[in-house]
Amino acid sequence: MPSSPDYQSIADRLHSAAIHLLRRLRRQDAAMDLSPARASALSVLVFGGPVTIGQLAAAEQVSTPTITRLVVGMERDGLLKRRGDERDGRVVWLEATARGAKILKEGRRRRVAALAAELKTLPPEELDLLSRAADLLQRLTRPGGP
Amino acid sequence: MPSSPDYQSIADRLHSAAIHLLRRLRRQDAAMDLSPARASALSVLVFGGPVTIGQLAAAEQVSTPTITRLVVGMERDGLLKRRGDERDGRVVWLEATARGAKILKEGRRRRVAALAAELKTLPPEELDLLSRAADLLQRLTRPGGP
DNA sequence: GTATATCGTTAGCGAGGCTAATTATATGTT
DNA sequence: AACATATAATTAGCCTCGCTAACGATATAC
Repeated sequence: MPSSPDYQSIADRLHSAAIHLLRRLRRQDAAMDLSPARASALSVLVFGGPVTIGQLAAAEQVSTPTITRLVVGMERDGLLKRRGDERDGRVVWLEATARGAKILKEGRRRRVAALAAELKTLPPEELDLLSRAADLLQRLTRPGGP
Repeated sequence: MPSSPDYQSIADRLHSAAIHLLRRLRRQDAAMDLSPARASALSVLVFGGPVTIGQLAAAEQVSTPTITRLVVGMERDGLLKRRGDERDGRVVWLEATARGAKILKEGRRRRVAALAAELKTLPPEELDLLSRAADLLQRLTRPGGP
């Protein structure tokens, strides 16, 4: 263990590992009936509760016109529904439909299953290492922090 | 430590952590003069040496027409150069230019620096944990395996 | 030498990114 | 109350990047 930890090197390897991990899991999405943009937006709705157009745009780091169009298509396809705010007539609330939530979770399940299968090749102590690293990263990247 | 490790749960948290990590780092890319598609393709060239059109398409998990068009634009902008194969007239080899490599590395540097800054809030033992997890994930997701 | 296979390109379509301008509603000022 | 300003979402129009289908051009097999 280095006396002065090499943040740069760790960051670089974490970054690279995350990229390769997701690239590998993305192959599972071919079987899924959701485009990447829709899947990502839907996950915000399913796991983050109802949000407004603006909040979804911020979460997805895209512009509001992009979200508006995405939402129009997704509503047409029964993946989410819109609801006006009672106090503020400008605001539109978005919520996943049961069908949308189901489709999203099915896609996630496929990805997670693929990763879980690879994890089975690892010895218990390495699994434990990954488990703790995952929790640590969650804390690190969640707003609010530890 | 559980007697029977919960692969599913670990996979789920790893998957989620990777998504949130990359989503967070992506904010750094606004300052970069490279689209995501170009950045990803360029990284294959810079870190993976010269490849053919078909190999790049496979690496990026997109069709060859998509790569052809990407390459046309990137060559026009001086990010890479094409070279024919000496034996096989059908094959086109791709190589990053010095300028392309520089721009890519600058973008990566920005991302990695942002992550490194966040790592500085962690105690040494957690850094060590992440370091080992990153290496482990690399082994897991690299073709050929451990 | 002709057929078949492979590699890349061309053509044309749709989804999803953007900015600028517009509409509708809230809010703040006089 | 009336007017100006701010804010939320939409519309319009453009560009990149994903795809499939069809087409050279070159290699390879018979």
